[in-house]
Amino acid sequence: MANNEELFKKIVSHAKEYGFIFPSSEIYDGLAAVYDYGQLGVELKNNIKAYWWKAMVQFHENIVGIDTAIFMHPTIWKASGHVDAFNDPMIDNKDSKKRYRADVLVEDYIAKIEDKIRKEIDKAAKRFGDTFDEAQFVSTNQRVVEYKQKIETINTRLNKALTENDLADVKTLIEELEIACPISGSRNWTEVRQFNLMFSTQMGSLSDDSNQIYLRPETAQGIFVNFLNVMKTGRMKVPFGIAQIGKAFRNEIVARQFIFRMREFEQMEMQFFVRPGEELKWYEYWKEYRLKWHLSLGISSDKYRYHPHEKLAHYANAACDIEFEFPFGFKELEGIHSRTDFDLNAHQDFSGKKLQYFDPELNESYVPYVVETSIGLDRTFLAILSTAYTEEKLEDGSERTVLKIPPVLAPFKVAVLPLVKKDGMPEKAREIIDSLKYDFMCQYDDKDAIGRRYRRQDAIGTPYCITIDNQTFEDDTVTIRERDTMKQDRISINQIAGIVQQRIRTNNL
RNA sequence: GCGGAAGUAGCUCAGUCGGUAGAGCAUCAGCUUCCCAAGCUGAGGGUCGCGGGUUCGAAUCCCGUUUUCCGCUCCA
Repeated sequence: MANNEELFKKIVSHAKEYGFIFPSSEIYDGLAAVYDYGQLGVELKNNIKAYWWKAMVQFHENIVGIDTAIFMHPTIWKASGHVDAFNDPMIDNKDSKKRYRADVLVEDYIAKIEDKIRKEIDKAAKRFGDTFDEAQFVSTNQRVVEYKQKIETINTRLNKALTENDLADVKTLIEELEIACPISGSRNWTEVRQFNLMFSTQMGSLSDDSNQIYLRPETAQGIFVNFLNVMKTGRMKVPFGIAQIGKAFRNEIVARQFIFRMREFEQMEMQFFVRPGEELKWYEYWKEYRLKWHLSLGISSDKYRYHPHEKLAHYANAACDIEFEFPFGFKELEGIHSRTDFDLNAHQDFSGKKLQYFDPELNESYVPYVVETSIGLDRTFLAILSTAYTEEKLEDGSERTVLKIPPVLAPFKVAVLPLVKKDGMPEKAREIIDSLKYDFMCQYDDKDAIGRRYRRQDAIGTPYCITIDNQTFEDDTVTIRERDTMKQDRISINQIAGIVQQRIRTNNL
């Protein structure tokens, strides 16, 4: 593991050094767990997106893509369950290091007072026997009345603080009531924090609360709320899918491990709408197909494994992850979920619109079931980068660092290099680049010795180097050098495009 | 969020007792070079993470803060 930590650090350095990934806002000290993609990173990322899109949309005639807004109607997040599931004020005890819901701590305190009232009543009941009038006792006994008042004061204050989102006052309340941690017994508390995974902001005038909107915590809902639009305008017939690539935002308490867990991240999702009852069949289909997609990139299959979910989320009736072995261990890369009709049903209820499909074969309408594939784009990026990073010792004793990125994803496909910077070679190289640049990202380099230039291309993962030499002017041939094997072939100039095209295509899907 | 460690050039790091900041690699310009980095000459690049304090003087000592890493915690 120490070795892997070392390796991971090297990968992070390499990513920065060659312009794949920079810390966000770096000249202002950075922003925690936010990263920017640099000039090479954006190429790799775009290529991953294109490769996914091709496999999902272009290769499936019953899958179409959309691109929905990040801002959505706030009620969508009530329907999806995101608002209710994550809206708790949390507080930590610094001594026991236990986390509590702040409002529950206060409610427990109130419960204790209620216990005391109960005891007073029981005592009195014993004393007065049959003649005891509980209602009268409660309203007249001074101690009980004080307890009751106290409870009411606390409740009013707590509710006011929670409604107004005044977390500081919740903390003050806990301090004033001298509530201690049940485990450590200490009153050494952190500040109260809202444990809400959704970022929110205001839209339009700020005159009332209803203008609060959220940055989407997942892209899936944008697909569900466009289900009808796409089905009708695209003349889609069940089973069919809708795909989307886009940013999502989650206010994670702990965001760490480079780009593995970020607060702003990008997802590639596909929601597949099927007949009720057929969802598990399709779940199996997509589970298999998605793993096949990963393997088509040529990365060793023992880097991947399925991880079935033991505990299913409220919306799912089957779920598993495809995990990838990152330098810090096997972690989730993609999720495949059978989401039943939970989402469409919820949106049907909240919106009042019928979200149903009329199935001509069955001659009936139903709310389709959904099978989701949801992959983290940034995580895929990290998986590719960390697997590609290789340090090699060559036969002559020298070393090279090479990014063995699958050629189809490499930022640059071809580097064109004049063997020396004279005799018309640079001009010839430019000429070749001009003929290739419509189809491939190309790079020109004439600085330093040829060997050093090959190493530079290795370091950024360029799969092919084309070199112009004297013979080029005699017979219109060049050498093509392959990144991973370092082997060279001599080919004619008009073959370059065809050969590169053929070699960067993967035919496994 | 808690605890620990760290932050000096694009990268990896050195910097002694507190005395105005260095190396290697990288980058740029030029030379050399017909095939796998570490040849030659020259150049650019640092508010020593940020703020405050102590001091005649702070990269160096003290306090705060921020970022990153490690462990714990959390993660529909």
